[in-house]
Amino acid sequence: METYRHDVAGDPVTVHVPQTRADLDAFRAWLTEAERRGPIALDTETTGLDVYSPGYRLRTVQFGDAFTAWVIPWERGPAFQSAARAALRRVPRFLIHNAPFDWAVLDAHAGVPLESLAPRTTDTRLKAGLLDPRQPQEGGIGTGLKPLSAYWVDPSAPDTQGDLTQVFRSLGLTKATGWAAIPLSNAIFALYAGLDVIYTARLDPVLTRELDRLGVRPTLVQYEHELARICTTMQRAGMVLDQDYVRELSASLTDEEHHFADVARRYGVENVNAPRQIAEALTGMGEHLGERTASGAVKVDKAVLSALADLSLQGERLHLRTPNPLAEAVIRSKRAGKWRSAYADTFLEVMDAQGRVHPFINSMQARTGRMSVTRPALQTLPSSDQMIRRALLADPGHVMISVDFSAIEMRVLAGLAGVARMKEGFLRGEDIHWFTARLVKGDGATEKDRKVFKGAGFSKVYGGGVRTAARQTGASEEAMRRAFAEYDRLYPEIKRASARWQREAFESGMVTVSATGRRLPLDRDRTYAVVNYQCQSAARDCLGQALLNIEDAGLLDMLKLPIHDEALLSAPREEAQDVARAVEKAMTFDLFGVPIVAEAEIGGRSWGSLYGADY
DNA sequence: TCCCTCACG
DNA sequence: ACGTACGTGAGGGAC
Repeated sequence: METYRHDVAGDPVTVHVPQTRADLDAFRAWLTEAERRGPIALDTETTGLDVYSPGYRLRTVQFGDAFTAWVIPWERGPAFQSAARAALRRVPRFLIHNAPFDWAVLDAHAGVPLESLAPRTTDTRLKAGLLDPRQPQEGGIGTGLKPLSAYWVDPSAPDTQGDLTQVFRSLGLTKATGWAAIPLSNAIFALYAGLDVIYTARLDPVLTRELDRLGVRPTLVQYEHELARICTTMQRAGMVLDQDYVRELSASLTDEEHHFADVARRYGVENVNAPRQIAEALTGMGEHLGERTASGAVKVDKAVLSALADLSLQGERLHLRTPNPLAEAVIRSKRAGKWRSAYADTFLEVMDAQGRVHPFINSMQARTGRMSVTRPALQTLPSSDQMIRRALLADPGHVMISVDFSAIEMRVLAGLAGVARMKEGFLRGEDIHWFTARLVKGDGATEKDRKVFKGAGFSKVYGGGVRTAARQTGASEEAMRRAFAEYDRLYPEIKRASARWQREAFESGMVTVSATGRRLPLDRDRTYAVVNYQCQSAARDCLGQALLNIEDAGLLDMLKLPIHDEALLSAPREEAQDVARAVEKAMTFDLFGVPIVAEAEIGGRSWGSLYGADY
């Protein structure tokens, strides 16, 4: 047995690394005692983060309580694996920090299904996020094990991940190669692997106590665990990549990038991604660049360049001036380069041996609880045309179905703020912006009026002002000022709710509590954001409820992605109509007297087919 | 690591 | 006192 000793919050703790069969017997004996006393903390060390990439390996599985950790060297062979697997299958309660990662690892590489592990798991990261969802950059503790341990357990908790980077360097390894190559016998690696479970074990009771103290309901904690499981199920299924298409796409984008970079070079711009060079060259061509960035640099973003190129933001010719050829070349080269590297090449890089991509879905990422998707960031693929989304396919024999909530944030606002006349509009099944426009302008209301009141409505949801709303809609500031006044007259409850939410936040440590009991910290200098936080968060929980309803309808296996106000599914072609109707039903419910409704669109095999012609 | 830019809801 | 568009992930340059 290799044994390491350490001090955690003044207590001596022990980390064991079994080497022999007798050592494994000692582990089993400890586990039998420990699982009787309470939940067992669990963690894994692996070769990296891309769980589904070819060659990925599980290296160790760690079990522990507040005083003792066992680092089981999975990769050392069958005896170690069966001891770990038996423990994984038997222990009634596990504590995991960031459970979706370990669920995915153990499901894919240890033969312990997500369906078995998830119901036995408490995720300390989810609990910490419900206490305070802010990242360190936003003034929060963050949801990493290290900062949480340092805050709640022991201020001298080591940065186990960061310190290991140093160890990797001393061994001639890097952050990228270290996790796969470091010997299991490395003392710091083994000690830190063990300490992580000890910290997790100590974190959980503190977080439970704090959640209880602040009145966060256990049902909310449970709900988040269900959503995390559903999102990990989607990640495991992944999406089929059209590899031939992506390879051709990557090549053609490379051509476009280079062609327009050559054009830019003729005007003296060596690098189209260097704003300073572009500003200099354009100024040299006699262009006047008036706009500045926040830090005072000359602004040369797409809006500035498009105007010079005589193009709208959508790329249509405006016929307002002589197009500046450099501006157009920069726009096109940059766009092609970004689409290639961020999308096409990333798809190929992260796909598994079967040609599927498995995006990581963080079920509770944003301050408002909104979900995020990374590697690849499938929530932010270009939607202006189907070029990128065309690369992702429904399962074999399936078609893509997208089901969107209709005007979810406006409905949520009407419900949360109790906006009587707005509720009335929704109950009548009307388009809310037409409804508003007609309340003000009567039957003579025009498309333009609708646009102005839509802008006013968005401003309410985002906490925006007259000037921004005018800029966004293209209306004059005077017209927008009148629209705001009409809005406040028709729907006075919104201002009242905003004032109430801000007052309540001031009285409770700058935290506004959402309709589902979620704690949403407000920034002291922008309390107006409270309306947005309430709306965005409640809308997120509508999507969360929809995902639970979709699972209850037996359609979890068809789910592909959550996209804020949309569920994306892949369904057998001949069942598509039935599935679409069932998902619409799962996304239809009442929220404080406001009907929440959704509309399905059935596409073809590719996701892109929902954004243009079918393929 | 920060800043700028740009993709989405 | 007044007014403030919200939330993300990612690439690439400059330091």
